[in-house]
Amino acid sequence: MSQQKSSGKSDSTRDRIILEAGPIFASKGFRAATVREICDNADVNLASINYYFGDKQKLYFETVVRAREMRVQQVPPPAWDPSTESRDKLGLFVGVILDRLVAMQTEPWQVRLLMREILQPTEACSHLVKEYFRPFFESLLEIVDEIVETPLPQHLRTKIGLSIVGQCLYYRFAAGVTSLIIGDEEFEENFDRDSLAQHITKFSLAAIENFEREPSGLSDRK
Amino acid sequence: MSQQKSSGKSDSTRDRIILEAGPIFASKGFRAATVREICDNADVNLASINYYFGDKQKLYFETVVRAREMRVQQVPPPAWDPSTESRDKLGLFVGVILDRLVAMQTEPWQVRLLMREILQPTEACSHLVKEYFRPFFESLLEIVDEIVETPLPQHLRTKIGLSIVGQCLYYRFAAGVTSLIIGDEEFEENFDRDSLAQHITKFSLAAIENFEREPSGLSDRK
DNA sequence: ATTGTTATCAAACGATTGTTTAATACGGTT
DNA sequence: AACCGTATTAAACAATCGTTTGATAACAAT
Repeated sequence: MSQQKSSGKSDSTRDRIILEAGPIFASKGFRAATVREICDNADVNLASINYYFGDKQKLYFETVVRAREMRVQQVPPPAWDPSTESRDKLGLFVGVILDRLVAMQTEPWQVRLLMREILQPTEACSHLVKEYFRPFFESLLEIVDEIVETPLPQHLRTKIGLSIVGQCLYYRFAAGVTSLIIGDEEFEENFDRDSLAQHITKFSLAAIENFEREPSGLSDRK
Repeated sequence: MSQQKSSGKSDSTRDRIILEAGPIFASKGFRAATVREICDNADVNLASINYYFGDKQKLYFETVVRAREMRVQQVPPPAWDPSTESRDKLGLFVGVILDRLVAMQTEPWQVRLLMREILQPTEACSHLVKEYFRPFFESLLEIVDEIVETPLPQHLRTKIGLSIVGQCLYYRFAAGVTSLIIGDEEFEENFDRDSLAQHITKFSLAAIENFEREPSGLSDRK
């Protein structure tokens, strides 16, 4: 039951395991990923995972944490100066969502792993929410606050934020079936990162600024 | 290598396997679902799956097909008379999306299984697209056509449709993490089926009707 | 009753899984 | 050199997986 000391040494073996486990967990999921494949790719012995992490599950947790750290570093948060208009802030923010979590053409393993946690949260997800998703979403809502003149009810504020996020994340979740529905050629042609960012921003701004004019009561179903 | 004749007989055993395999595939995925668990729950012998379907994969395919059939039957398509306004049609359609594919509180196994195919399409998905997703999406676009006065460019027409669908499907994909972000109590309180249908419809209508007024060019990133 | 097809069954097979073990190699300290 | 905690290794373990097999049961047709 020996364990290396948790100091910040280089730890090339431990790091190598995480960095090789990431793409495998991301593409096959926790269960389908085998410790043998991970150890083979990392060129470490089969017993190393249990030696360094205790078991496969704890390795997965650390891999998710690392994936978030790497992804945030790969795509920095949006930056603007005080003179930037709120509407432009939204455009920049949508772009960061697309770059960080949707990652149109390239599909880094970090993104695929984070998506797995969104879709089927494990204990690693509550860590993600606290450290990343919640503050990220809150900063989006602050932009929405700037755009609307009158303060919004809490639930409406949240719903608008989720409408924006939902439009973005759809292209991560349903990219496969979307290209099947509308055809590969059109998907490659007109649904690149910049076109989508522009559309989602324009669509959302149009909705927010025209929201009060809309009658709220539509006919009920049934 | 015997196989029962493919006539439309009752086939209680074969049906029982599909109906018990559905929830298990839906909740655990193809790989994690074991034929032993399926056969145990269906009260059939371990060898029955290979006898009736050939192998586990072919059983999965038939389960996906059945899930779609059942789900369409459970939630009929939206119905309106010729006097219905286009805006109301959109509201009805959004409601059907939420009922059929999002299924807010209840999570029928048919929905979870279809979502698995959207997220990670297998060969069963191309069947789904042809038989279900494509015509369903096209009927949404026809409603959008009615709402806007001037004909839209093809790609914009598609993007608007996907903005609507994306807002809906988000609550299926990210329901777990959303309740973690905004809190369980608020999620249960303000994000029920009717509230969401109304918000998404209103948000989308506001966007569509205000779309031309929006300046199309926002500041580029970088 | 006999025959033949279909359906069900218990049992085993071969492969793969995560984990454990016990032995060995390494690297610094005394 | 002797020692010791850390790291790595090959091998085996126990469990579980999908699939196959061969025998038997059920049932209709002749």
